[in-house]
Amino acid sequence: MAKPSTAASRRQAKPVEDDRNAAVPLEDERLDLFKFAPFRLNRLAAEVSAALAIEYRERYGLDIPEWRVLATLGFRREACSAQYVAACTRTHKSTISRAVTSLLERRLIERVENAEDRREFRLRLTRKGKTLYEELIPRLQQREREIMACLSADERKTFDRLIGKIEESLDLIQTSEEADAKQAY
Amino acid sequence: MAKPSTAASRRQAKPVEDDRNAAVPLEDERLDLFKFAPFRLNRLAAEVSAALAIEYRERYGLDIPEWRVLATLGFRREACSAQYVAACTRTHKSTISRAVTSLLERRLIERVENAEDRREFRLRLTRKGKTLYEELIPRLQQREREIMACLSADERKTFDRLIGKIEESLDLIQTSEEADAKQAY
DNA sequence: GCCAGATAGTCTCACCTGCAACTATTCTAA
DNA sequence: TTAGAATAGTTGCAGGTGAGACTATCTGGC
Repeated sequence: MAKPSTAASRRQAKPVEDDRNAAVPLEDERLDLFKFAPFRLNRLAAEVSAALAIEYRERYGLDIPEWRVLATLGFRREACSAQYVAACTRTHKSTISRAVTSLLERRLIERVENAEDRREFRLRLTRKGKTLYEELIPRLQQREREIMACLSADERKTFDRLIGKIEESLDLIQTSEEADAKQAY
Repeated sequence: MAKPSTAASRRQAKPVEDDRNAAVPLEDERLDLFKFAPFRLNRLAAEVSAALAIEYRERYGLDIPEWRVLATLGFRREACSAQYVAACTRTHKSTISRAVTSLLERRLIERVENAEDRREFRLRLTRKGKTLYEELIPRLQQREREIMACLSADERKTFDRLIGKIEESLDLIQTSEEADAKQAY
């Protein structure tokens, strides 16, 4: 593996071409991706997702949208609309629609017409879906615990709080209750 | 908007069908997506990405892989291989390959043959690419600051530290130096 | 009651991305 | 030296996903 020069020559190149570009605060208006929060968040989320996907994909043949539908229906024990699921999980309605179709075919969920509004359907887990849900949840929680085990209890709490603050400032917080208010069900 | 019952009836349904399933710690083996770290991380990352994408997509017609290539080349002022960029950014090599092709066409980067290993090419920013990079970076940093402004300086530090710990435990930490060691350049 | 605009859900289209095959080149070990 | 394994980079293919059109239905104002 030829490795003629890396750290050694890192400072060597004075960027001569940039001198005329006086508008730019010259040199070191640079950005280290590894210290850039958006990049780190993306990478971290992807990695964590991949760790969990082993559970629901490998084991149960679910993809992320399908899992999100199940998770939403499993948590709220009442039937709710596809629209509600989409709003809750911040997933595009066409994606949810496809996930719903697939879960219906696998008889993991069922849907009933809503007599009050015949545009929409109420979705809920079937017995089979509930069984799967209740089997899957502890596994995922276990994974989550493993991933977060590197933090102390205090740190986990702090982490949750900080994430919460960022979510809030991004107007990302949409609890079930708020979604209720907006989307009914 | 009819909202007949939500929180009120949430506790109503005793899941009678599940009683036979004695293996499962009955009732409330449920999971609130909104409190589930993997889901929150995913959602947060997506939201933050979307906020930044406005800068590099709308303004400069770059997509994420293209931006990652630019960011990597801009940070390390030396030329490096596509493979190196892929490893650094944890992006699939075919994705990087396409981004490189597109950036070459736009003359934002250029590539030179590596006489020592003619399988690979060294990539670096062109003058035009540098100008774009130096224009873009402050904008993105500004966005990052805006997003993180909801945290105090101390909180930001803590947040970084905690993210770092999780990354580390996921074996996600790959600093430029480590990538150097592994991938040369 | 009726029409315009909103809404739920489906579907098509275009795009993006990962996988895996492929080429060219380099490395390793006999 | 040379065959086989490994590596850099490209490309075809298939699957997933968002945008937006479309249908059916509902709502609100006149």
